[in-house]
Amino acid sequence: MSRGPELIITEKDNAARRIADILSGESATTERQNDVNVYKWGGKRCIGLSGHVVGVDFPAEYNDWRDVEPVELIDAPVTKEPTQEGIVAALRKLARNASRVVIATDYDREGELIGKEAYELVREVNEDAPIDRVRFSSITDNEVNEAFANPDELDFDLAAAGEARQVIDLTWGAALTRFLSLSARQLGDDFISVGRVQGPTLKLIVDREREIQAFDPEAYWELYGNLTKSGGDPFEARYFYLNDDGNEAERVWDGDVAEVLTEALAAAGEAVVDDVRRRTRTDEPPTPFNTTAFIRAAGSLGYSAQRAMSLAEDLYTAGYVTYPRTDNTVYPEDLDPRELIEELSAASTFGKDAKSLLDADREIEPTEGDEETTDHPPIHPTGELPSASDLSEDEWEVYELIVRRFLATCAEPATWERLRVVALANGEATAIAERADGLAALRNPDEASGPGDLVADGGLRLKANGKRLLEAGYHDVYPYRSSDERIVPDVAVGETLALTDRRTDAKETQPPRRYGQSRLIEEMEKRGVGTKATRHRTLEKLYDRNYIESDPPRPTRLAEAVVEAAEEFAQHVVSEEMTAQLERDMQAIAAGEKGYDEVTEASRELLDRVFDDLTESREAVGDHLQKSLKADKTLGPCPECGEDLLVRKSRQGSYFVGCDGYPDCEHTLPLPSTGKPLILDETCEDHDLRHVKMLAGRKTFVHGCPQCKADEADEQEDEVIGACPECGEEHGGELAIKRLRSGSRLVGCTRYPDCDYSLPLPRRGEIEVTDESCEEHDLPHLRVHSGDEPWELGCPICNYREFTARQEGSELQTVEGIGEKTAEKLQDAGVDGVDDLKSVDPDDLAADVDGVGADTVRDWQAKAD
DNA sequence: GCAAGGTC
Repeated sequence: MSRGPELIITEKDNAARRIADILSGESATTERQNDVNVYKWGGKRCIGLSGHVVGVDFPAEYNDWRDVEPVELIDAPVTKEPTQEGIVAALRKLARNASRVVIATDYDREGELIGKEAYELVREVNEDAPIDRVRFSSITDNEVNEAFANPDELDFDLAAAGEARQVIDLTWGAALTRFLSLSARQLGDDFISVGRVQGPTLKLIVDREREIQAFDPEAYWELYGNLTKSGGDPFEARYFYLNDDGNEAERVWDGDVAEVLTEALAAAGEAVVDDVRRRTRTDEPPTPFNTTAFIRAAGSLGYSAQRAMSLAEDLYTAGYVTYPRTDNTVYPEDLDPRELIEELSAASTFGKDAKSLLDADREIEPTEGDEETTDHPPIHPTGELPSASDLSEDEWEVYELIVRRFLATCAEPATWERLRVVALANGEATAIAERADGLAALRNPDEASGPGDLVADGGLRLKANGKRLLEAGYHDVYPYRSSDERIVPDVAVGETLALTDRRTDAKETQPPRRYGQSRLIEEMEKRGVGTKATRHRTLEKLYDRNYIESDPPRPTRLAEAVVEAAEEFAQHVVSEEMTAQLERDMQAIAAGEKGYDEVTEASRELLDRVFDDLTESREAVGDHLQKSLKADKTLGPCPECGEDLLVRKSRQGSYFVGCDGYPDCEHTLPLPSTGKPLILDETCEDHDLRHVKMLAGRKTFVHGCPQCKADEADEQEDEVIGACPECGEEHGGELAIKRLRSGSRLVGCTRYPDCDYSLPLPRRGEIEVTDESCEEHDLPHLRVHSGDEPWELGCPICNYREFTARQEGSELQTVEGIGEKTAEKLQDAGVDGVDDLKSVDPDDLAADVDGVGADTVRDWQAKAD
């Protein structure tokens, strides 16, 4: 047995560093081995993996999609190959002469599998060193020391459960993906994918769209009025009646009845208070952040799921917050909330709020959610405080959200006082309203009791609900939840209130709303589909595959066709039941009740049966998919030949409109060069072509009908405004305002294409050439009429200069850690762009810019490379 | 080039 060092293996570098710090008492040093950090102290080495460093795949002879029948993948062998060569090589080198190995990967099923992967890599080069497993749920002194003092063994059953998942996901995903792609002849970048997680997620979206399509709106009416206590402010009250079940209802479903009620309400000038109910309600503080709750909260601040996770990841790697991928909603035992709050109270922004929690002389007992897991703590600040210049604005906003969420979980509940007032609109209203009762009864001849009770003895029922915040509690530290009050004054039963501003709103029932990104992630979590680390990526994948577009996501025809095909032939892969079944099987494997072979074999048999039906219908499935693919690209009939006009992508990657009859018909139309086209439902009346919107993040705009845009450009004459600065003197070229067929406008030389001098113009608004002119460039000032107020563009050359200056500012913001304000400061200091930033002396720049240190500049320079 | 799951 070798007497070499002891090797500790963790799931990620970050964990390796912290564990090394804890076990070494901060004395560990760092070495690089194959570009991987190795922490070293005494007789010990610690290395972090990067999640899975080996992956499952089919042998190379299965690589060609056209050569291999998809069905063959079902029983094809599955191999495990290193996917992170550097880490695997470093691990082998360290393992070779290790005297003992300790696996310290995350404490969950996937961590056990990653541990087993490490185990096998170690065993390849070292047959006899003992290999232990330690488990801890948060990287703190206590937990880590305790875990290392009580090492355990690797749980091979649990790891096998994970391996079964890998193989089942691969065979189903690869076989079905290849089948669909081949049947529709979609090879290359635009293949058609399905899988255990994509499938049900896509079906969720498609099903909701089906509900929306099938929705039949129904008309209803609602009546309102304002009530006023003498000398007080008016408050809104709403008409209600009692339906057949005796429950309160506000919507009136019959137009004639609504009309009579409106008349009755109009006839009443006052209302008498009939009932006053007051109660206090406790509003519990929120529970700790797990990944899903965090994504949702960040979503309400305007961040996409993807963006929120990437910001949290940045904050985690910088050491300001804990690990952002967690299901846990219960803080671990050894988190001392008071201590953490004390650390946070040193911060300038939320420090006062943190302190306010300490001032109250009380036990701090954080809230707990329903889910308690062993892998990581809920997301919370670490207590290491960034200064504002360490973070970009987005990072800061998300950091503050995480801090305030933590503070909120340690804060007191809020208390609301609820006040409900019911008043009866009296007088002749009753007489009129009784007519409505009669009317409604006529309409419901089958029901002995009529439609319910539209009018009370004393008149029409009006109700108002007020709420007042008695104790703000956690709202003081967590401003992201509404604490708006609705004031209804104190009134007494029998009191008469003035009734004014009566109105009746005609409304329609609305179809269900599309799921937004965070809602989809919540629904996935509820159904057990995907994991905390993958759900947001699955959505991203659906966008990439052209299954969904826009936000909230809306399914394409292709997505509908894929779901339809799967529903018919492979129901399993679009149902959440596949995951549920797999989860049961994995638990059985982990418990030793079932074997890996048994479970994977049963899954292969099921997939075999799916392919029995599927293979027969290959052509029909392919046809349907191809038709849908085309429908997603179709704008309408070609004005030249009547075939379909399609949105296409040129070899250079830009989009244009071309005829499906090509090469017989060569009709084309340009599209704007910025963004990705989205075809809208709206159709051009003149050309019967659907309108196009260009998706380009914040610069998204509606292009409209591409034929109209081209026609407008053809009709408009160029307006000359001066001499061309490039070729005016030599060749007499002139600058003119031009409208391009793609819809954009520019100031360009009349000698184009011999001279390609050009300046950009805004996309929107009419452009007016004013009498004022620029002395420097001898060009007229331009004015743009868009919206309510015209705005001055000025000299087009000066304008372009300012524009590029701003561009350089925003270019600086592409460097991680530079926000809008920092970019401005840097520009003031003479840094004009990223290239400039890279060449500047860090110390000089730090001296020029407030709040920026030389190290920060070096950090930016490294990131800019 | 396919999946889903880790991590960056």
